[in-house]
Amino acid sequence: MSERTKPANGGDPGDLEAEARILEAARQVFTRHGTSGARMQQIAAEAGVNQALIHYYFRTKQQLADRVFLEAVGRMSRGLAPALAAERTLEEVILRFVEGYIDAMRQTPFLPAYILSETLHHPERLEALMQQAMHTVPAAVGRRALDRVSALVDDAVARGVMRPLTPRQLLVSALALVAFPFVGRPILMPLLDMDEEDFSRFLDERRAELPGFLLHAIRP
Amino acid sequence: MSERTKPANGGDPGDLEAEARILEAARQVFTRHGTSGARMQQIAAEAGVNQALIHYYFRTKQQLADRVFLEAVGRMSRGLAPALAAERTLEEVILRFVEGYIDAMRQTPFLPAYILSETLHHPERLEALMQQAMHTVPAAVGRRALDRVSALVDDAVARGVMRPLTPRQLLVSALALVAFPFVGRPILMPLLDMDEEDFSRFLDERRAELPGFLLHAIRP
DNA sequence: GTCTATATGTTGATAGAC
DNA sequence: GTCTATCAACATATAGAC
Repeated sequence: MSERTKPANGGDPGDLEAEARILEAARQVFTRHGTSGARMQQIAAEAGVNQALIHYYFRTKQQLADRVFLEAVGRMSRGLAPALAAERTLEEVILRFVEGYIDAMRQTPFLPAYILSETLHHPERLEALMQQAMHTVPAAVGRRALDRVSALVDDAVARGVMRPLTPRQLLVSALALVAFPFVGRPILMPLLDMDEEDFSRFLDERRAELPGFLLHAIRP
Repeated sequence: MSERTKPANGGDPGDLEAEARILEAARQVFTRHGTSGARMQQIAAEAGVNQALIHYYFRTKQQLADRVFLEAVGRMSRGLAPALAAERTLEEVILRFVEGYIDAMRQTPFLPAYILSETLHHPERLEALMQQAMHTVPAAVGRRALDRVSALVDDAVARGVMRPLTPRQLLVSALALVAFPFVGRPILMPLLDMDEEDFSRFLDERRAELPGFLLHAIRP
C-alpha cells in the first residue's frame, strides 16, 4: 500500500496522532507566549515528542506559527460572521452577534488577545492574509461587514427605531463591547480581582445585559 | 566635582543624552516587537549607540523592558484616572473619560496594544506591579475605580437619569468603547481600510459620538 | 561614558541511526 | 515516523582599551 503510514504512536500521552498533538501544543504555546516568545522545545515537550519531529511535520517554526495564526483568524471570523450573514433586522443581528461571539470565544478565551498581539508585532501577516484570503477566511468581515451594517442602519433609521449613527462607529462599538472582555482579559482579571469562575459569571452577566445596552444606545 | 559626569555626546543624532536616547529607542522597539521580539542591537542602532552602552545604563534587557513597561502602565493610568478622580456626576465623568482618554492615547497609539500584549505574555509582571505599586501607579484604577463607579451609578439611578446597570459591566463597557479602537488598531486599520489620516478622523468622529452613545445606553 | 572585541548561552534546524 | 546527537547562527552580556 502506498498510503501514508499511520503513526505507531511510539510515545506519550493522548491518543491523537503526533501531528495533531504538535499542532495542539503549538496553539497553546504560541497563544500564550507569542511567535517570538514561543520555544520549539516547549511545544515538543507539551506534545510529547522531540523537536526534530516538529520540523519533520512543519518544516520551520515560521510555518508552524503561520499555520496557527491562520487557523486562529479563521476561528475568530467564524465567531463574528454568522450574525452579520443572516438576513435580519438590526435588533436581531445585535442579539445574535453578542450571544454568538461570547459563546464562541468562551471556548478559547486567549484567542482574541493572541490575534491582536500577533497583529501588532507582525502586521505584514494580516495584510498578506487580507489580500490573498478574501475568500479563504469568511472575510465577510471588513468592508463587506461595513456595507452590511450600513444597510441595517438605514433600515432601522427608516423604521424609526434608531437615530442616525455613523455605521463605522457602530460596528467598532459593537465589536468593542463584545471583544474587549476577551482582548483585555489578562488585564481585567487581576484588575477586577476575578478568578476563572468570576470571569465566567461576568460573561454570563454581560451576555444578558449587552444587547439591551446596545439597543438603548442606538434608539432615537 | 563629584557630580555625575555629563555625556560628551560623542555620537549621533538628537541632542538628548545617551541614556534618554536609549530609553526612547527602547520604547519604540519594545512597543512594536514586544519584549521577546525586541533586539538589543536594534535599540542600540535607533539610539545611535552600541549595545555595550545599553548594558552600562540598564544592566540587562529584562531590566530595560521592565522599565519601559512600568512607564507605559503609568502613562496609561494617567490617561484613565483623572476622569474618575474628580468629584462629578456620572454624565460629566463620562464626557471627561472619553475625551481625556482619546486625547491622551492619540499621542502614543500603540501603547494600549503593547500593554495588553505584554500582559498576555508575561502576566506575572502585572501581578507584581499590582501588589507593590498600589500607590506608585495612580492605581485608582482597579477596585477603587469600581467603588467610584458604583457610587456614581447609585447617584445617577437615584436622580432618575439612569436605569440600574451592573457597575462592573458599565466600567468594562466604557473602557471597551474608548480603548478598543487603540487596542485593536493594528487590526482595525487594515480591516476598515484606513490610513493614518483616516484613523485620526475616525477618532475625532468617535470622540464626538461616544459620550452620547454611552448616555443613551444607560438612561432609563 | 563610549567604544571594539569577545565570551557565553540559547535556539532553530539538520544529519543520520533505528 | 520517531529518535539522539550535533551544527550553525544569533543574541545577550562582559572585558577591557580609550
